[in-house]
Amino acid sequence: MKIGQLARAANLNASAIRYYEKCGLLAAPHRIGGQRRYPVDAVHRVLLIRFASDMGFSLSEIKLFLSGLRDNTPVGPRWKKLADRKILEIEATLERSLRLKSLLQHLLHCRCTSLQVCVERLSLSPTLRSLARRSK
Amino acid sequence: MKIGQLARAANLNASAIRYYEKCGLLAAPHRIGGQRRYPVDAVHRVLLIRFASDMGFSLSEIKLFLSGLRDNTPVGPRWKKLADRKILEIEATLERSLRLKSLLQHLLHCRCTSLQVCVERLSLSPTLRSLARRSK
DNA sequence: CTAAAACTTAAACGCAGCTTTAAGTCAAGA
DNA sequence: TCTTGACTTAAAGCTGCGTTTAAGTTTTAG
Repeated sequence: MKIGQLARAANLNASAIRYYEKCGLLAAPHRIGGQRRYPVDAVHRVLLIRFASDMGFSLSEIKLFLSGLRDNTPVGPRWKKLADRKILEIEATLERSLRLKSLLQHLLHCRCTSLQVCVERLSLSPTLRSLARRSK
Repeated sequence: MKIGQLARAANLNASAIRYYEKCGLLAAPHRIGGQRRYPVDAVHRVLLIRFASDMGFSLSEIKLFLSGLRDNTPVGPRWKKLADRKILEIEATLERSLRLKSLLQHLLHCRCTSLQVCVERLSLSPTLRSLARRSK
């Protein structure tokens, strides 16, 4: 299987596959005439990488996830630490999104006509102050 | 008020303030001896920019938000269109985060020991397929 | 055999939102 | 007056995740 076929099968760009290889997510396949030839199950691996990426994991996290995938322990326990951390991150995102949504809905009813008044009201809002404190 | 004081007051880097000016978020202030001098209410404006940025708006969105802030219409209605769109975005984020969380929790109980088995199970999961279809 | 499609590489580019650097100018205290 | 710290600029650098480009090689269809 050449890189272009793999790319079409996984619905991404061939250059992305080379990039994954460079990042250590994919092993360098054997070559014929300098061109990469992949085994059929490379599709699975690439799809798994895409899944994880779509799930919000960085490529270096995915590299950790995939490392040692062939040893005999089940996948779940090995992923536990990373997955637990990610779940916490997601919960933080959830909480933040909820706050921002209610904040925006609140702002939609704002009747301020000047910057000062608006900001003063913002500054007095406990919700906003707690959001402000979260800023980097 | 010099740029350093403004920066400390708004708890960010002076270079960020110059960057905001370059992006059109802050008007160029008058200068003394080549140095920027800001009116006191510049702090409010910078804080408002930080708020909006922390809320997940891009600088170009914020520019739109702030444009015409001095005319006589209330702030709320002017922001309505952008805010409505942002709320939709946030809701999409919320939905996605919830899906990913339950997906991860599911994966934590995965007992697969090989990549093929794991991916095959993933591929059979309706949840995962719907997630996959969302990928760019 | 030839033309076109697919492959190869390294390196540059793109995004956003800044930060850092380099080299120089200005301001304020002792 | 001198020193130090704060300011000025333009341009480069950073992060992550690729995409694009340029120039060249290999494979494949006709």
